[in-house]
Amino acid sequence: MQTKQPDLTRDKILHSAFCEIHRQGFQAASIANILQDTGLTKGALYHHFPTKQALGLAVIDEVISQRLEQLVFQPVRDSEHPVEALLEVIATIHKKVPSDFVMLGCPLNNLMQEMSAIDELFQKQLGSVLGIWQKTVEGALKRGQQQGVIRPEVDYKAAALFVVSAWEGCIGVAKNMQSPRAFESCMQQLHGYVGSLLAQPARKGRAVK
Amino acid sequence: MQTKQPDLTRDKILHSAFCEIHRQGFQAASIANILQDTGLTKGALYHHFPTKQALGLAVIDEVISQRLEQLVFQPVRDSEHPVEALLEVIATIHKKVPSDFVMLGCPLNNLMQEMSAIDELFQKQLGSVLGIWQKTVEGALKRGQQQGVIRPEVDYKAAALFVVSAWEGCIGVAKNMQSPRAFESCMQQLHGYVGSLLAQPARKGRAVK
DNA sequence: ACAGATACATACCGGTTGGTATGTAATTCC
DNA sequence: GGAATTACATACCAACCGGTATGTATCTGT
Repeated sequence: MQTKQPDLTRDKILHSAFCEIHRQGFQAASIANILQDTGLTKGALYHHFPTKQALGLAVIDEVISQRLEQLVFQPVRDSEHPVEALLEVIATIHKKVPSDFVMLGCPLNNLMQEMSAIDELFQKQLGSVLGIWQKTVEGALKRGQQQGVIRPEVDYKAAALFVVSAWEGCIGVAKNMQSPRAFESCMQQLHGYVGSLLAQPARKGRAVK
Repeated sequence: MQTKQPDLTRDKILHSAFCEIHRQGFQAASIANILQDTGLTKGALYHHFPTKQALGLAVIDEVISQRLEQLVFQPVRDSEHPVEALLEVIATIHKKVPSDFVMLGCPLNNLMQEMSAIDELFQKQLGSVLGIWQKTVEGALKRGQQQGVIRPEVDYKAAALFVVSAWEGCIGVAKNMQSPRAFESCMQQLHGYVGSLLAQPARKGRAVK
């Protein structure tokens, strides 16, 4: 058995940094806290990541983007009925996510609001994840249109952008209210919006359960 | 002429703090920067505000809430046709606001994402402003229902919460994309959502221009 | 087995942070 | 007009920040 496992310690740092950043934000995230949490030292951390910024960027595309990928992007992308899959995800997301994701907010949204305006690298990195999200919804709506599920006159690009925006907005407001119920109610309205894009209006509570 | 004008210097501090917080966020906002910007010293600042937190809270309810009040709340509340007024505000907000409000984000939303989870006083203060916003939209939809403009089966409370959430979401995403155009497109979709609550669907581009 | 590289630990540093104690000039009140 | 209060300015502080230089143990390639 080895005493030094570089990949494992790297992951430990990434996960701990993710939690610290999720709780405090990036700028307020303390390297010292991460070290205390992991039991490591500065030597270890700065061996794996040259700067705090690099650590933050790594958290974005190795932790945050992966979670979104498997929680939201994949189910929608891999489905044969993408619009239904999207509605399903919107309707059930509040159950699939730990409640502190409402209390602490969406990690992606938190970082976007904090960093986009003051750090170009963060802005681009976050923007690429957001872009994937947007493209995923866009693809779902487009395919839905081809399948005749979505009304043909819908501007699917604009609608996709709005879906993602409103989604993040719902988490953000629910975070301030510290209310998972508000989040659920809000997402239900978003569900209704997507439903209003359908060619044949959904019956009440159709895809909700 | 007086050389010392306490109210005036207090306002100068508030305004400068507002800008600094808007640009950097609250935690990263530097007291030193505010002093440099105003030309004052620590003695002055800490004479008017006991702590940085108190300054931040004062900025919320003396600067941020006032701006929202006159930009959004009042026009909707004072109108005899509140739903039309709401649609008007949604459709034209991107023109009435300096473009750096898209680049830097909504001051209220920025602070909510940053502070709600880590400071209870901030959360409550921000929540009260958000609550006014919500109640304003709620009142508009309710009155619209009474006037027969909004369909009777609409859950106006849930819809109001969603409108505010999506609104903030639109600014937030546009901020990351650094794109006023995205903001405009996004708000147009929100406009469409509110339009979908109308008893008689609006003609294309009706209230848009 | 030995050399070089990797993976850490320890100790230290300059700069910045919010906050305070003290001093002083201007204003207000009686 | 003098005393008290208000409105500032100056100087200072401990704590914390991210980052680095250096040392050492472990691992790997040959």
